[in-house]
Amino acid sequence: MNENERPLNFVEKIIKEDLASGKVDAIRTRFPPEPNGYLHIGHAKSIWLNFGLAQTFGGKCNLRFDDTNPEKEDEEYVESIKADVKWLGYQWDGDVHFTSDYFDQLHAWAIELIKSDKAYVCDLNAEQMREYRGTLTEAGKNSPYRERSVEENIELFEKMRAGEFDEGACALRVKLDMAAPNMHLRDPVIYRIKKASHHQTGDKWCIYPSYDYAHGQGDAIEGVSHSVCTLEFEEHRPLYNWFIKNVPVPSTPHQYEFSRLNVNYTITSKRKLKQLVDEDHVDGWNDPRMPTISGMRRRGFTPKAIRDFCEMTGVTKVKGVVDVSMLEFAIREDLNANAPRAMCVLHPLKVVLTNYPEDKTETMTAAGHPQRDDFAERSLPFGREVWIDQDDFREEANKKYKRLVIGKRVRLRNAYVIEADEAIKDEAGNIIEVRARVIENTVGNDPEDGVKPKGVIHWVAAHDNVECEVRLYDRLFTDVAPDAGGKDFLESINPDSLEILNGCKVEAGIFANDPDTRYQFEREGYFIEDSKYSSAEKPVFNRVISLRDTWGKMDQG
RNA sequence: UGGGUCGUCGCCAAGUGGUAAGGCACCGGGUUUUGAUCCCGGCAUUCGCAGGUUCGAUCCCUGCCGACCCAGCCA
Repeated sequence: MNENERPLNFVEKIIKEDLASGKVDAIRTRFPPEPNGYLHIGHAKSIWLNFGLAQTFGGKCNLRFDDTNPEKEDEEYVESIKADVKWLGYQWDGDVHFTSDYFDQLHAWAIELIKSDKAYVCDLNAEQMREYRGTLTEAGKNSPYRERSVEENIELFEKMRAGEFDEGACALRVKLDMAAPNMHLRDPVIYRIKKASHHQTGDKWCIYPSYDYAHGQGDAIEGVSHSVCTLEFEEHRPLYNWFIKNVPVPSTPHQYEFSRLNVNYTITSKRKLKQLVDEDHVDGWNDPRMPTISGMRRRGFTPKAIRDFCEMTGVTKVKGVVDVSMLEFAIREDLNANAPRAMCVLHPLKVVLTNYPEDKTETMTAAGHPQRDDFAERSLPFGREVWIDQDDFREEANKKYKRLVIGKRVRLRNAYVIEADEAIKDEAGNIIEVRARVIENTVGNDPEDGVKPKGVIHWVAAHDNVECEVRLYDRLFTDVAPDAGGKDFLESINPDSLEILNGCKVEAGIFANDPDTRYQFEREGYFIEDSKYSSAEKPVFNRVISLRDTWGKMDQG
């Protein structure tokens, strides 16, 4: 990605103009999650946008937990969210903020609203309130409690705060317009009674501010200049602005909305993701197939790849669905450039080199990366017996097949060219071993007789390797839009989304590296040790993503 | 059917009154001790539709069509 050449997106243009016109001296953004679940790819986009905007314009970005509904929230989520933001490569300005830090201020402002006759305590229950609100096409009507006196409202609100009413008995509403075409302006509730313990404030409060009342004021208190959120909040903007104008806030933030990120073949509904976890369709929130940030992290996706993907997909108000191939491209692009190479045989087939001395071994050297010399070279033990992949041998094949065939030659990557002589089979007819010969003096050279090998295959020495488990992942859903149009997403769960391979053989040298290292197992894809199951006794690798495979797509004859 | 928002290539996405960037995907070809990477080439006579203004419109005007969001004391 070249940031210098990329055209500015609409939010960046607004900021650039605001800075140029002097409307603001500096910008401050914020990422404001409610701590009620794990973050997913959609949140990654919001994090990238908010923190990225601050970075590119030399501003600051806050992390604020929008914790106005204690019933749905938990400290567990605030911790995981902080970890996810950091992993993505961002650091918030100063301390973490909580909307609950402002409960006292918000409460005081609510009293001011009552005093200026702009808010009232309404005794309508939820059902009645719905009836009075009207519908999309019909105006609502005023609550019978709308004209209570300021004194009475002050007294009632104090009783609400003191816990003298049951949940749902009444609520504080702001006096706007029950006939407004924008439903959000029909006397929205700004404080409701919830006798629940809050993860940050404990039992101090039994009334909690609503999102609409708290969000803009929180932005204003923190000095947020550009409050970026998703499209569904567009209609809340007039309300947001009304509060900024009618409450004595210390600054004037502005809200801008962009289209949330949607990726095909996946779901991001928190409820549905939770269902996958609760019903054991996946191995927890961080299952490598999950679109959660923790899942992508365990899978081996890199923060940079995710950031690049966010940038690639742009910032607009158009509601679209991005193709997963873009995400896959971003991951391959980063890993191809930065992953050290290694060899791992997934489906081992023994090859005995009959003309190679039984007691002889030698050491081959291999580049750590074919295009980079800043990667250390590897030492690969070589001997009379090596493992190759079952897919890389056929007794006979047409010209398109560039691997080992009886009577034909192939190069063992970084080692000799060999020629196959015979396939050894068991009683059932399965090939269990291949007899082949090493062609003299072909390490680093073409065969002297001029008969070049048809291709190059990877291998691991039979006498020196580490046995491991390899987990291959495919997309979790077989349907492009698993939950579109009310479809049951459980019906399109891909039964083959996880394939576990045992007895794989990997070159031993890689275990001297950081266990977080992502490798390219040449000709197979990119892999990383699984943070949950891998151990020294039994290494387990996750395939981050396969290599681009044009061969696999063509007619192989 | 009230209000809001959106409609440029299969998918993202620039763009502007002067004759459609880029990326992904896809298709060719070259290099290659990874069927990877890399390189080169192809891929919208057309910008939701229909009129209008104009020498000229994807960009301005009018009308229409389609999609999405809103009737929580969720965020």
